[in-house]
Amino acid sequence: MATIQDVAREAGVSISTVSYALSGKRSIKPSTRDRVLDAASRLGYLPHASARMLAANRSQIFAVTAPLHTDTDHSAHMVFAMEVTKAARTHGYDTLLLVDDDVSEGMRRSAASSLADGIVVLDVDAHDPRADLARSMTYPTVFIGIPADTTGLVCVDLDFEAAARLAIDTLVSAGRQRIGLVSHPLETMQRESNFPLRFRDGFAAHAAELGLEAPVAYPVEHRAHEAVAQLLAAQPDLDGLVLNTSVDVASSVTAALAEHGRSVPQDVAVIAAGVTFSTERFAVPFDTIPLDARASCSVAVDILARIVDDNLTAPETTLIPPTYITRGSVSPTGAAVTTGT
Amino acid sequence: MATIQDVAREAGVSISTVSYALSGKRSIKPSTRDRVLDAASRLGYLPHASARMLAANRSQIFAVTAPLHTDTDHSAHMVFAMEVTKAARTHGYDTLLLVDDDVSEGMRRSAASSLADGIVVLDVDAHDPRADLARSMTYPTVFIGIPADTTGLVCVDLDFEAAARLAIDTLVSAGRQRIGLVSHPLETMQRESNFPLRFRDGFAAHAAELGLEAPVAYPVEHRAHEAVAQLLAAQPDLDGLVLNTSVDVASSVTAALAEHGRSVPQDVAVIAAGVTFSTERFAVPFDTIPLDARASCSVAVDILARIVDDNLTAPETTLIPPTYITRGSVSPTGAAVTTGT
DNA sequence: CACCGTCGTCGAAGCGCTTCGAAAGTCGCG
DNA sequence: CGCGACTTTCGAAGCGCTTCGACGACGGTG
Repeated sequence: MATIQDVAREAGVSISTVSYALSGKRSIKPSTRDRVLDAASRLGYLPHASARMLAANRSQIFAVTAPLHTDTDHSAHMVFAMEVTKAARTHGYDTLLLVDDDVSEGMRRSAASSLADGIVVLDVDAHDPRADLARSMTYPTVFIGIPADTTGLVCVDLDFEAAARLAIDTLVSAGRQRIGLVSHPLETMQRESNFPLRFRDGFAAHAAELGLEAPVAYPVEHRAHEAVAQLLAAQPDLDGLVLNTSVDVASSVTAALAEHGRSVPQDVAVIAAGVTFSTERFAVPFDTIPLDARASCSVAVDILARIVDDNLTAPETTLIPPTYITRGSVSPTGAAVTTGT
Repeated sequence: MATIQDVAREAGVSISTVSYALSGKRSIKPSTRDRVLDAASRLGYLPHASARMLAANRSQIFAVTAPLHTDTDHSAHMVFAMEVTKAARTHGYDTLLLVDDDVSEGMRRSAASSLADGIVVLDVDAHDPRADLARSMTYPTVFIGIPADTTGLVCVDLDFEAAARLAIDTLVSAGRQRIGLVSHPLETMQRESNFPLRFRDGFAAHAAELGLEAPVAYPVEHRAHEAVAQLLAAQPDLDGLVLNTSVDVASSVTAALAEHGRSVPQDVAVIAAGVTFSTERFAVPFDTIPLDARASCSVAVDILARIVDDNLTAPETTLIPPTYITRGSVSPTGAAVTTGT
C-alpha cells in the first residue's frame, strides 16, 4: 500500500504538504495541490486508517449496539442497523456491530479503547441497562428509542403518542367511535420494550380524553385470532381497529375479522401504526403510520455526528412526527401521504 | 483514559514490560506480571485501539459486506450478520458493517486503508461482482455462499446439493415417490442468487437419478396457493413436498394443501430444506434441513481468522453437511436430529 | 531601503503501542 | 574463580499520520 511518503515523493513535496493538500486544513497553492492530488490518485493512495486514527484521535467509527432478544423482530432490526450504517457513511463514519451479551461489554470496550467515536443504541427497553451505562461513560451516545429515565441521554424516536392520537383521530374523523387496539404480546410488554408501552399508553390516554372506551388485546404466539375475538367480546360493535403489533398478527387480522363476518374497511376500519413492516402486500393493504427506520436513524446519526464533529450538545429527546399513509383500509380511496403532529 | 505509560509507572516497570506482560509474547517473571496486571486493572487500562493497530499492523476488525436486494430476506440477513459478529468476537475481532452501494467501494476502502484485516461476504449471487473484486484484491476474504466461479476464492456454505438429496431420500424411504419442490420466486432465481439454484438443480439431478418425475413450482408474491396448485396439476398424486422457499410461502403451504383436501403428513409429507426460519410455530411443524447460520458463519470466521492470524491458505470451498430435524411432517413421531452427508 | 505582514511550504514532534536488540543479573560447571 | 547460557527487564526505533511552529520569498508601506 502506498503511504503518504510515497505521495510526497511522487509529487515532489513534503509530507505535511500532502496532508494539508488532502485535508484542506491549510491553504496550499492550487498548482501544488493538483500535483498532490494527481500523485495520490496515480498511486491509489488511501490513508492508513489506524495511523490516521492515532494521529487525529478519531476513528471515524460509530458502534451500534443491537441486542437480540428472543422476541426481537430480526427483520426490523436489520433495517435499523443498515439505515444507521448508511446514514453514518454520509458523515464519513463506518459502523461497528455490537451484539448479544457483547452489548454492554462491547459499549464499554469500544469507548475505553477509543475504537469508536460514538455509539448508537438500538432496540431500547424502558429499563435498559445501557441507559445507566451511557450515563456513567460520558461518551457520545444516541439512543434510538426512549428508556424510562432519559436524564442526561440523547434519544430519538417516532412520536408514538402522537402516532396513537393520529390513529384515533383519523378513525374518529371517519366516523368510527368503537375502537380497539391490537398490541404486542405480553412477553414484549413485560420486558418493557419502550415503544409498545408508549403507544398503548398514548392510545389509552387519548381515547380517555375523547371519552371513548377502547379495549386493548395482547396476542399470544403471534396469532390474530384470539386477539380479535377478545376485542369483539369487549366491544361487539367494533368499527375501528388500530394495530401496533407484529407482522404475523397484522397479516392475519383481515382473516380473523372475516371469521366474525366483518369486512375491512366496510365494517371495521383498520390502521397499522408504529410498525416497521409494509402492509402493501396484505390481502387488504392497511393505512399505515409507519415507524420509519430511515428517518429515525438519519436524525440520530446526524445528531451523533454533530456531537462528535462539532462537539455540540444535543437536546435530550427528539421525537419524529408521525406520517400517515392512506391505502384504503379506513375509507376506500387511492393512496396518499399526509403528516400529522 | 489510562495509557500504557500510566500502567508502567503504577507497576514500577518499563513500557515494554507492560506490553509483554499483557500480550504474553515474552516471558515475564510471574511476580512482575501480577504487579502489571494489578496496575492495569486498577487503572481500568485498555490499549488504545488505533495505537495498537498501527504498531501491530492489525486492526482486529473484519468487514462484513451485506447488500440489501429488494428480495432480500432481512431477517435471515440479520441473523447471518449477527452470527458472523459473534463468531468474530470469539477470535478477538470486531465487525464492520458494509451495506448497499457501499459494498464494493466499501470492500476496496476497508482493504486499502487497512481498516479491516479480512472480509466476510454475505448473500452471494452466482455472478457476484464481489467475487472478481476479491480475486483482484488479494485480501483475506471468505464468502458465505458460492458464486459460479470460485477460482481463487474461499467459500463456505451449506451443502445444498446434499440437502436436496437428503430431502428426497428421506421422502423415498418413507414411501413417498411423487415428490414436488416449492422453490423461490423467479425474481430470485433470475438474480441467480446462488443457493436456490443449487438446491433446485441438486433436487432435479437426484430425482432424475432415482427416475422420479419431480415438478418444481416458483411462487409469485410469496403466496403458496398457486404454487401448490401447479404442483398438483403436474403431479395429481403428490405425496411428498420439499420446500426451499420463503417463510411466507412455507407457513401457508399446509392451508394451501388443505384447500385441495390434502393433509400433512397423511396425504403429503413435507420437508423444509435449506431454510433459515424455524417451522416450530407452524400449524403443522415441518421436518427441516436447516440452513444453519451459526454453523456457516462460525466455520467461515474460523477460516478467516486462521488465514489472517496464522496466514494459512484455506481450501477453496467448504461445504457444511446437512442436518435433519424431525418434527412429524413426514412420519408422525417425536422430534429428533440426525446428520446426513 | 528597512520593515512587516502574508502566503506557501517544510521539519519535527508526538499520538500509544509493539518489538527488536541488548544490558544486567543469576546460576552452574569446569 | 571465570565463563557461557539463560532469565528478566529495559531502551529505543518505528508504525503512518496530523499539526504546530517556523522559515523563506514576496510585495506593499513608511
